[in-house]
Amino acid sequence: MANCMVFHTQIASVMEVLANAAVADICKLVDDDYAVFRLEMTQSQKENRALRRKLQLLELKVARDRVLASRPSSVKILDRNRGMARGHLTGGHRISVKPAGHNTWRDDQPITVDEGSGTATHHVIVIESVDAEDAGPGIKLERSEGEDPGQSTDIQTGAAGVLPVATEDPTPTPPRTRRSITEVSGTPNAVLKSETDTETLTVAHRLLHTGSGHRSDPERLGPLGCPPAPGTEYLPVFHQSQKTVNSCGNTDGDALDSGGDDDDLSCFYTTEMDSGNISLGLETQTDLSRGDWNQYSSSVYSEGCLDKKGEVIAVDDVTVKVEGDTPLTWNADETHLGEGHSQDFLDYRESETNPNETNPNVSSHSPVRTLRDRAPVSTSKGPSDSHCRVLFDQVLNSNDRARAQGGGNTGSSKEKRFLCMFCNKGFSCLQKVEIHQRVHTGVKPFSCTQCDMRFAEAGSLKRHQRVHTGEKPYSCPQCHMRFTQAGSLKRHLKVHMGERLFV
DNA sequence: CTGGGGAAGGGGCCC
DNA sequence: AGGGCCCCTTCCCCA
Repeated sequence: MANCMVFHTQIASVMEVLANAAVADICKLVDDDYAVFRLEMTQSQKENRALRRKLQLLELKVARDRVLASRPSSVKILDRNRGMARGHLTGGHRISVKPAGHNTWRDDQPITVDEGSGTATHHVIVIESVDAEDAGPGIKLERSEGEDPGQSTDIQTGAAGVLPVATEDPTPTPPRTRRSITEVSGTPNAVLKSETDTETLTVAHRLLHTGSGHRSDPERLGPLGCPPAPGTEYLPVFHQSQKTVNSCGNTDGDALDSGGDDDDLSCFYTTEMDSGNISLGLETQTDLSRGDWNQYSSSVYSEGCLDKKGEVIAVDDVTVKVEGDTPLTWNADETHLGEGHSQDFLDYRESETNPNETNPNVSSHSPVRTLRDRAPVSTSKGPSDSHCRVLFDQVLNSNDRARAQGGGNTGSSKEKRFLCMFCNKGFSCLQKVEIHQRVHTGVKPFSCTQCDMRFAEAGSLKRHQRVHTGEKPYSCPQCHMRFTQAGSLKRHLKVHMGERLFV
């Protein structure tokens, strides 16, 4: 018996030893696999970066090929007499400053600017004029990157240097003069002062950097998707500062007259490093140097986008100018868009369990909620078409009421004096323009902490996070389906109404 | 190809 | 003026 006990004890000890050994082996295998996995991940990330760089190079090459095959592009110049600047920045690779409504401009091709590594500190933009009197129809953009000549994108003008991206008005090109814009250190905003026209021009000068990568890389984001720390690829953006660009023409050509003709037809737009005029830019750099990074995270947060502020064009009778402003602080973590907001979601599941219970957090004017409050319906199966139609009409009527309260004609009550510099769309306040212009600039300052999605508006991020939280506040009263968005519910209601989405 | 849902873009209104 | 919310529209994906 005793032997049996000893035997069992020995077996137990052996089993324990074997188990420990097995665990150790498993741990070792896991560690090895993990190391291999990380190595593979690192390699994949490197490959992604390399491919991204190749893609950028290819894009640049394509753009250059276009140059060779077509006319030189023009930088769109904003001029009071010529209307508001229009243009479109796509992908953060274009700079376009254009006088809308000026037919004498040869074409409206925005210039594609590839910032390369983003370390450019010296840019020269040559503006080519259609005629002697008017501003040049096109702008050649020359760039010399003094700090990093090796990475010069060589956007030299002339037949080979200009990068035409789009042609809005590909009219034949008459002989033209040249104007140049020299950007000493790059700038998100450039104020063009045309002395020949004796008026102040404001051009949101967006020099977009492609950098060595884009923010879509998770590893480039800070923890939890926060903006990267100083010193990342965003940093070069801040080297761009606001400058005044003078149309030298006959008078102020001394600033940079190397690129112009000697006759009066030429006009030089020269950027100047004036500390008094570049409060934004200098402050930006200063703050960056101090490590006040968060303040400017917005400016550099999005792919290919330089600045977020200062593009607003306030229109008055005398001048068209860009109103610069201090950048917003865009930090997704500071938007408090987390689980704490889930309480604000409309949860009709609660309504289903207790239709009479009202949620104080629920917006009282929610059409869907109004629907449920006013017309508690049976949740039984079997859609009632007439009933659904009533519900749907209530939704629509609530919308109509909401609009009626707003005066019907949107914007009529408020003067839309803030114009988007890209599309001339008018807005009633500065903030709206800034948000809207993210459409053109691609700025998406709000990033989801749980995925790589980025949004231009906080509300979009908040809405998106329902994907992660599983919140589906909008419930169909007919079939218990729930939706994350009210629009989805509204669309779904049409199913019960028998309406076909595609007729 | 169609129906339907998920999700984002964008704009307007209200507080 | 700024922020938030609501709404419409659109794209994408899947069955």
